[in-house]
Amino acid sequence: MDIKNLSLLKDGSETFLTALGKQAHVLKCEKGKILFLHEDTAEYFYIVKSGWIKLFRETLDGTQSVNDILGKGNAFGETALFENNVYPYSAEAVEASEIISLPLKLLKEELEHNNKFSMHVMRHMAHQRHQKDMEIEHRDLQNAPQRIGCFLLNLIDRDAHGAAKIDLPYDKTLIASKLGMQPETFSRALSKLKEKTGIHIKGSHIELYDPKQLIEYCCSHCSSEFPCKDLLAQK
Amino acid sequence: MDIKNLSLLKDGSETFLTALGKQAHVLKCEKGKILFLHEDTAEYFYIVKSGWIKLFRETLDGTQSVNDILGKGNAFGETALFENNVYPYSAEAVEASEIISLPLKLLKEELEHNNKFSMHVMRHMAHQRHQKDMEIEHRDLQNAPQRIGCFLLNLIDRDAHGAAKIDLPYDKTLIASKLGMQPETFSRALSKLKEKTGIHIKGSHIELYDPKQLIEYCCSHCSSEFPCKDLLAQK
DNA sequence: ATTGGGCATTGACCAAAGTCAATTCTGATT
DNA sequence: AATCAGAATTGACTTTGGTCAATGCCCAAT
Repeated sequence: MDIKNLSLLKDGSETFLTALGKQAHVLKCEKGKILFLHEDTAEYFYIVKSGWIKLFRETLDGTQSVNDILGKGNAFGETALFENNVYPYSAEAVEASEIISLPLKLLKEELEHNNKFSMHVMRHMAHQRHQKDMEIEHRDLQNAPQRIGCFLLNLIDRDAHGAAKIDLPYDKTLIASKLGMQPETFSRALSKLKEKTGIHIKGSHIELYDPKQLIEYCCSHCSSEFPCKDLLAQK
Repeated sequence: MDIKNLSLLKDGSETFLTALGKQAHVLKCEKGKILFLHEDTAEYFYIVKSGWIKLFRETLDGTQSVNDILGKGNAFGETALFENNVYPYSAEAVEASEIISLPLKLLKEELEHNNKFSMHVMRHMAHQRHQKDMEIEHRDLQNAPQRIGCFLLNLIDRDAHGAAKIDLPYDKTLIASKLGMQPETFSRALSKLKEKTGIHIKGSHIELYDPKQLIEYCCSHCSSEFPCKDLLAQK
């Protein structure tokens, strides 16, 4: 994986990317490895090279709220730059992962001097914000089976129109937490989704012979509709 | 109200602010006035001079999800700049309001040329993103009375430590929608909050003789704790 | 091939919030 | 002061999702 091709770093100057490359370190993380904790002072931002990283926060009694689950090519911890150099969440490898660490300082300097890059980063941030807005909307308007269906739709090729095959990218328990529901609820809701939309489920492998049914069932309770062009446009 | 003092436009250059001033228009809106609709092509962004503006999206059958309710000094519609010049939500005056309209084009040009301003805007965006993250966390971890309590805490002076008096800024139904619950649930949850924390309620006027009880009740189910310094720092 | 641990499922029950309908309250207007 | 419309509350009931406990299943390590 080459740093230059990452969506976040697009429009970075050559000097910047070269400097980044020199200071990059690849961390090999085991499952369960904590990269940093919420409120930790931030010196680095990170990019997922392989594996999956869970971003989360927790209350004093240890209850967790999952912010996001990031896979290959995604960056995290970079917003600490704008938030007093403090991470706004904790980060944990939920399976064996390779993570690239990069100095925030370089990112900051590039942002301060390369306007084109800044514009790109702002586009990126606006897009992420929109995604978060949609997550809240989904919790307002969609029930558990519909949220799962929407999650599945986001895993299929947006241009393909016929049948689709999906392998769940990580544990069902994790998907549940990202969607804001309990594992038991996820399990039951997935069964209900099958009943309602005729999807085929075998373990973590799911086949959609007729995505339209799924789209009808999920997107009727959303302000957008698959393939959610409004969210796609900025990618 | 002077445009220059707005949090979003801080660090804007003199030329920029002057140009903005020249092209500013004040719209007097009646309650119910729609300023723009979700997916409309965007040419202007807006600032609330007085009144309250509801940002929302809706499904085909008309069900709404409220994104935010903005009061004096808040900007909206500006992110269309980064999202293909399309508004990501609809905007409606929920009571008689004065709204300043400003050309997105000027904002774009300033962002492209004034790095200091860009940095400020990114800080602003990161802060808003963090707020949205917290809203999701609250829905994960807090029940209805706790979310209301958290809303109330955000209305009091963060430095004051003793008793506090609050006047709800807008209708309870609207607060309910912003917190993602039904008006009936809001009503019952507020009663329960009174029972649990000893707050005094009279119509839209609320007195907290002992905010600590409220803080204990609400913030124990949150990763942050009043006065939520992590969110405050970037203001 | 066997074992063991974690993930997933299922059942029974509970709690929280939503729905629908009926009042009551409040504040603006006449 | 009387009226009226919209907001708020309350009651009765339903639905959804959470909780707790038991069991089943899959896969990696032996």
